[in-house]
Amino acid sequence: MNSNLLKIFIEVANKKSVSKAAKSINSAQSNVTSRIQQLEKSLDCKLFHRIPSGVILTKEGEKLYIHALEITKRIEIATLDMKNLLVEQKLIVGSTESNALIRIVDFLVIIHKDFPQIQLKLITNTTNDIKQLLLDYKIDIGFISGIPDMDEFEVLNIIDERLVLVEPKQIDIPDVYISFKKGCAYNDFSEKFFNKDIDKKFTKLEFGSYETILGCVEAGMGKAILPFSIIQKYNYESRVNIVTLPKDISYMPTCLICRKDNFPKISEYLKSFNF
Amino acid sequence: MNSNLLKIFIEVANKKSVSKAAKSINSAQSNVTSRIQQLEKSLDCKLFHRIPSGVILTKEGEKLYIHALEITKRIEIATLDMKNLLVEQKLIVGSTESNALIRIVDFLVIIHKDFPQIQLKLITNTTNDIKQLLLDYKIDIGFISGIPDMDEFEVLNIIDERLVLVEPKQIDIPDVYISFKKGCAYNDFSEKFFNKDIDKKFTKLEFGSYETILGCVEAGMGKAILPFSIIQKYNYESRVNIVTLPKDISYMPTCLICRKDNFPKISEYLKSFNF
DNA sequence: GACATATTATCACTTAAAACGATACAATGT
DNA sequence: ACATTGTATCGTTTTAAGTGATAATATGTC
Repeated sequence: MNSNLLKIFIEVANKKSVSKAAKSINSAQSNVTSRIQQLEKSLDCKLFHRIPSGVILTKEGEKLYIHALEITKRIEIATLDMKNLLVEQKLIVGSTESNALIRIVDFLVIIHKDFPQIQLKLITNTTNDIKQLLLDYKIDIGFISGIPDMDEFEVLNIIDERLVLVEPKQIDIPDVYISFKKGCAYNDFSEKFFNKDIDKKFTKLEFGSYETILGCVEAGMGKAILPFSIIQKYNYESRVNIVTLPKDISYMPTCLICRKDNFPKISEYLKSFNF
Repeated sequence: MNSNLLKIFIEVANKKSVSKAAKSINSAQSNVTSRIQQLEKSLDCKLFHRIPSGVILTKEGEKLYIHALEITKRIEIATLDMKNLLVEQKLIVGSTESNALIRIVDFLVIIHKDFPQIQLKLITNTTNDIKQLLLDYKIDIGFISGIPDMDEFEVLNIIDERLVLVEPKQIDIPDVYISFKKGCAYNDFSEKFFNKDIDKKFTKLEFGSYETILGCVEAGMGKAILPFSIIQKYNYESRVNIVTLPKDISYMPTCLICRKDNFPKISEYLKSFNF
């Protein structure tokens, strides 16, 4: 086992596809297949289940994935450290409110541990405003909801996230939906979702915090659409009814992005960050 | 930079010699030279000072060495973990008293952190007895003073250590030397050292703890020969006079060894342990 | 059911990297 | 002066990584 093989392995695991990974690292598909087989042989275990639409990590693959991220991360840190690229750097991070609530603290703590030299700053805002701040070079990296549409951005990391419909446990549910303040990507989604039936008219309520929304749903005020991790975060899994939505409409990943012409020095590190 | 290069780099740094490292990893000297040059070029810095007797790490080399040990260690842990070699393992560690005092706690703590599955046991004894316990398969690995002479042993790690002569700060020093209890490698050395002059007859005192010995030297009872790290450990550097001895006689490394036919599963990990 | 389009696996082949062996050159100790 | 021990260099060999075409298989679409 060596770190080059691990890098390829990580890319395949991230893309859930040998051919997509091959493209992304500018290599032939056959070569990536060979490297994965080499890794599997040397570790004497299967790392991926092969399915028609690609590959998915086995239980043992998941185990290696954790190790592999840690190892490649440290190689990246070492390289940057040796090239003295870590001194006196500033990193301004933008984030949506929901992401800030769920995982920004862990993220910042680990970055600070790995790069004590880097000065960190955090700005929270809506997805659209985060994008604008990136375009204006006001922030270096940003967490947004959904895949970015503009060509100026590069996706450094994707965090899978599923939206679910949250309902009170009672039987009579009023025709009310509750959503986060305007500009939030989940708000746009809720609006479309609840207005798709012309027959039924929903009343809309807006609140400024996810915990309030969940509390109101529990109290029977109405329904809401939220990322599943928010419900986990506030321990509402057993206090409300959770309705899973079709995969094609509910998949709303959080992306860590930057401008293509303004890569942070630790971009490779961010690519291998394990959220 | 990749982990294969780092492994070669570590071996060169440890052996302080390109040719010795090449031998130890069964490679041609020219190849090791090339790999080091490759690493230096890719990081854009000199990693070693070339001196006639070998090489020594530059300041930047020292920096990389820390990173490199961490990275190779984690690759080793990952490999063992993937091969499921870590479950339910016992590791019985033997150590000299002096080593136990100085560095065994840190050693055991880090091992436990990296391998929480492994059950650890510690036995302290003299160098000769540690060797015998290894031969009898009573312990798995052992810290001993000096390079082992027998062919049954494999050296996993060497910790450089220098013996120094410790004297009271007063002017009239009695012809007395103080040493640790019998069987200790430093005791044997002290005996030879203080009896090399036939004219002068030294009185010998034996104590059971290094701190007592240092206290007695400070109080002016006599001289002693001890490893420098013990003096550092107990903060006696400014309380006694320290006389450095010729390199050829004072070099007394601590070796971490095991039986060649009883390698612990984490032997590769131990080889890259940074004491 | 036929067909286009995904996917991974396998093959012979090419290219690039690593390793080798001989040799040069410098310093040190006898 | 000379053997010894060290690293660096150079041309060659060997090994590993990567390529490109093709096969095999599943999944939708017409």
